[in-house]
This record gives sequence, C-alpha cells and structure tokens, in this order.
Amino acid sequence: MIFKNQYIQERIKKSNQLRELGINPYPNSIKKGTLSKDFLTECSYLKDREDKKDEKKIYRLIGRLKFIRIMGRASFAKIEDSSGLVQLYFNRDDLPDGYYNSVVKKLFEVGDIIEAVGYPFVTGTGELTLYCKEVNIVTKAISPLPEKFHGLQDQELRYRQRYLDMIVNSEVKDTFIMRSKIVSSIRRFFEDREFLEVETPMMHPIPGGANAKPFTTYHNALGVDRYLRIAPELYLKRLIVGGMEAVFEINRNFRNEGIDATHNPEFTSIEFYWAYHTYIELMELTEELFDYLFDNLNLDKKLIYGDMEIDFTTPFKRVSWIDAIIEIGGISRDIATDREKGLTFLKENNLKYDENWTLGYIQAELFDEFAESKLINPTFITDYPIDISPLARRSDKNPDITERFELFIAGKEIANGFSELNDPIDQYERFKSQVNAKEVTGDDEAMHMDSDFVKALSYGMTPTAGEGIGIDRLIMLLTNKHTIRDVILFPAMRPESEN
RNA sequence: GACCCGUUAGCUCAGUCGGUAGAGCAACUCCCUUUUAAGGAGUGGGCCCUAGGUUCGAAUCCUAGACGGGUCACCA
Repeated sequence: MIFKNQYIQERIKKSNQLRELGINPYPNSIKKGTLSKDFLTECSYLKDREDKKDEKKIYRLIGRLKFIRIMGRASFAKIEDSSGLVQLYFNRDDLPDGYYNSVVKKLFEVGDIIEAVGYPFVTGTGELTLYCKEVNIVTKAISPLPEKFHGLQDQELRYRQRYLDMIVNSEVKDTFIMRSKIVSSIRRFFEDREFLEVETPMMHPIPGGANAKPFTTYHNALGVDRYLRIAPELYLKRLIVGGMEAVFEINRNFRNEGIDATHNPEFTSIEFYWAYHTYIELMELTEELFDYLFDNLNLDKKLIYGDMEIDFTTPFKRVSWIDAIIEIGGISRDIATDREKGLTFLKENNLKYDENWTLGYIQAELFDEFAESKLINPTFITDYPIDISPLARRSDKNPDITERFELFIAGKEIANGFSELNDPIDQYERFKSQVNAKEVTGDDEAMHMDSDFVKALSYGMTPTAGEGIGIDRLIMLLTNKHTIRDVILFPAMRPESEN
C-alpha cells in the first residue's frame, strides 16, 4: 500500500488532528502572497534602522516549510517559494491563544506549505525575518522530504520523482527556467524575422525527414499503422510548396533507439525553412541566432563547458567536409577521396565498414571517427557528399556534393542545414537509392520512398534553405550539463520494478 | 546489445576476515523565547533489491534476474 510507511502514517495522523481542531489541511481559499524576494528587498532598509523592525507593515508570505528550529516557547523556520527562502519567527505569546503549542509545534512539519502573516524585523544575527502574528496551513504534506543537508542524491529517484528533485535541489529548477528562456528567445528570434510558427503532424503514414527507427502505433478507425514522427522536414517543405515563405516548428521528435547521455527517445528540435535563401545565408542566420541568444541570456561568449572553454564569437569557422577529414582528422587525401583506399583503411584500422558502402559513407565513418570530437569551437562543416544527404540540393559546381552544412560545437553535432532539393525527379531518384541502400547494405535507417512528398515537389517548391537544431543539446551546452536527462524534465526511464 | 560499478532505516551513507545491523539528518517523548545543517536528554524504526546456491552460519561468497549509473556499440 502506498501510504503504509510509518512516517506517512504519522503525518496522516497529524492531518486528521488538524481536522479535529476545525482546520482544513487542504483549504481552497488561499491566495498567493508576497514573494519572499520582494519581502526581503522591500524591507532591507530595516537593517540600518535603530529599532530593526516595523510593526506597522504587515506581510503575508506563503511557502514550503524547509527548516524548523523549535526553542521552547519560540521557533524559527524557513519557508521557500518560487523566489527563494525566507525566515519566519513564531512565539507562544504573539500567536492566538494556545495555537503555538497545539498547532504550530505539534502539527506543522517540514514539507508542509504554510501561510504566515506578520511584520518584518531583523534578528540579532542580522537576518531579515517575518515576525508572525498568524500562521495557517495551506497544504499538508503527508510524505516527508529527503534530508535537508544532502538533499536527494539518488539519480534514479531524481528522474522518477523530478518534483522532489526540484523541491530539494534548487539548481534543478534554475536549469529548467534557463531552458524555458532559451526556447522562448529562439521563438522570438524567428518571429521577429517574420517566420510563421506552424504545427505539422506527429503521426506520419511514412516515417520521413531523417534516417532513424520510428515508433509504430495503430489507428483503429482508419485501420492503418502510423509512425511517430522522426522529423517534421517533409511536411514543412510541403508548406513552402503551398506558398508559405518562412516557417518554423519547435516540437518533439521520436526515435526508437538507444538511451544515453545525449539521446532520449523523445527530444525537441526546431526546424525552419526560408524561401529564396541558400545554405550560405542560413549559416549567417545561425550566427545571428547565437549572437541573439548570448545577448538575451547575458552569457559570456567564452563559455565553459566541462573542461572546455568554447569561444562563441561570430563568425564561426567554416571548413569543407573533405578538408575536415584531411586537416582536422589527419587522414591523407588519398584515403579520404578514394573509395577503395578508404575501405582498406577502415578494415586495417578495425573500424566499422561495409563492402557495399559508397565513398560518402566511408568518409562519414572517417569523419565521425577522426574529426568530429575535435570540433570544439563552433564550426560549420560544409559541402557534404550527395549519397549521405538525400534531401539536400546538389551543388551547381560539383554534382557529387550538396549545398549542406552541419554545425559542430564541443565535438557534437548541433545543427544540420542545407539548400533544399526542389527537383522532383532528382528527389525521386534519391529516395530510390535510399530504398536500395536499405535492401543492399541492410541499412534499416535509410529513408522510405515518400511519393506524396515527391508529388508535392512536382508542383514546384521555390528555392529554399532549411535547418534543424537539436534544442536539448543546445541547452546542455548553454547550461553546462553533460547528460540530456538533466535538461529534460521527465527523461525516459524503464518502468519501476515491483521489488 | 556487451562490459564495469552500484542497490543497507524516509534521506545521506558506514558495515573489517562470513559470526546475525550502525551513524548523521528526519520521526517520536521531554528541556529550551533571537536560532542558522540550532543545542541537550531519551525512544522507536530494517524483505540489507529479488530468486536460487555454498556454508554450522550470508548484508558480506557464487549463479541468475530487476532497476539505476558509467564506458562502448547503436543513434551517419
């Protein structure tokens, strides 16, 4: 039974004792009080005053009881609200008759939410405190809080009971406040530039827009399988066909893959599409976005991330795909540009390979293995090979490469953008070779044929550039967190075991 | 999916060579009217993650499993 624990039983008893005294432990009539921060700011002048108090000013503060120190006929307590902690002082003679001994001392406990009414004064040790004339229960907590000094350390409990983590570990709340500010700044940035926020389907008939394994679900009325979206890309581009010239969507994607420090099965991305622009302008827009975020959030451009110092000064460095493999990865040009030599190199170095891999896939392995982790300061890698970029526009200068870039920071991919492929015949052929890759190399993450999308392109999509940014990873960077679970409120967990 | 580590009171953690369970905080009973992780005296609280095995005897050793954390693989 959920309430069988001895501590909970004791607290339920106290809750009932409150009822017996005619006090509802869960009243519904309490209105929000003054924030502790405002109380402390408004009354700080008392510290310089002779008598250290102002009995004429009455404040009503509400918060969760975090500490209580009973000293016979007087007590100190600290309550915490959304703005922080504040100290309260009670004593027997200044509260209603008998209330101190029978209610405050006996029935109020750490964890309860209480309302305190009184006037400000400064204690002997100089702490601004509320001298209480009245105290009421706002909400009784029947489960005890974790230990006051060490808080909640157990990672499992912190994720499963995030609300407890937030009550006890105040920096957790700060991280998620920061997350909210980041997302809201990004939204404002695009709105200010006349991008339209849209919502496209989360349940797709064909999983598309990325190479990933989808979650499958079933629609009873239609009698068909649906796939939770792995990316919104193909729907957003349909909107460009329809005549919207700048759109963005901030929302969840779902990928049925492993869970680790940088992967959660549901994660948030922003994708934005910008008609009559190219991937070059997209890189500039991305730099503007970072400038805007750092400015709005008052972050230092020399950002500390773990043991790295990352310099976000714009413009970011740009390196071509091939140069990255050769110069940053330290692979010879021969190996990096020749399929046979590349394949031999992979075999000789015990790296992953497949006999059917085209040069682009081999280069991707070389890039991931040798270059990616070295890209600490923000760097745009450009000109990706065509075979690993099935939705990107072919370069007019070199048919083997695409007008695509990825942004790497702290050795991790943060953004992926390109001039969009708008030639329906080319797109059809690219889907076909993806389907082929699925069959030949058993690449079960290769894309499906989406003929409805090809049909949309056949009506004509204006030249457009589009980009996706992983919001969770961006937030990890900006909040110096090293696991995605620390920036997702309720990260994916296995069901709790019976034992 | 592989390997390593962890799981003991509500929380944070000890637990030696295998000898039958401990501390601090929290709780309960007292004392205490300016405390700061308040202090003092006392009391209660355990499916040592689960199931097997070894042993006279297992929190401790072995096997399997559950959950969590980490590394790798996967996720271009």
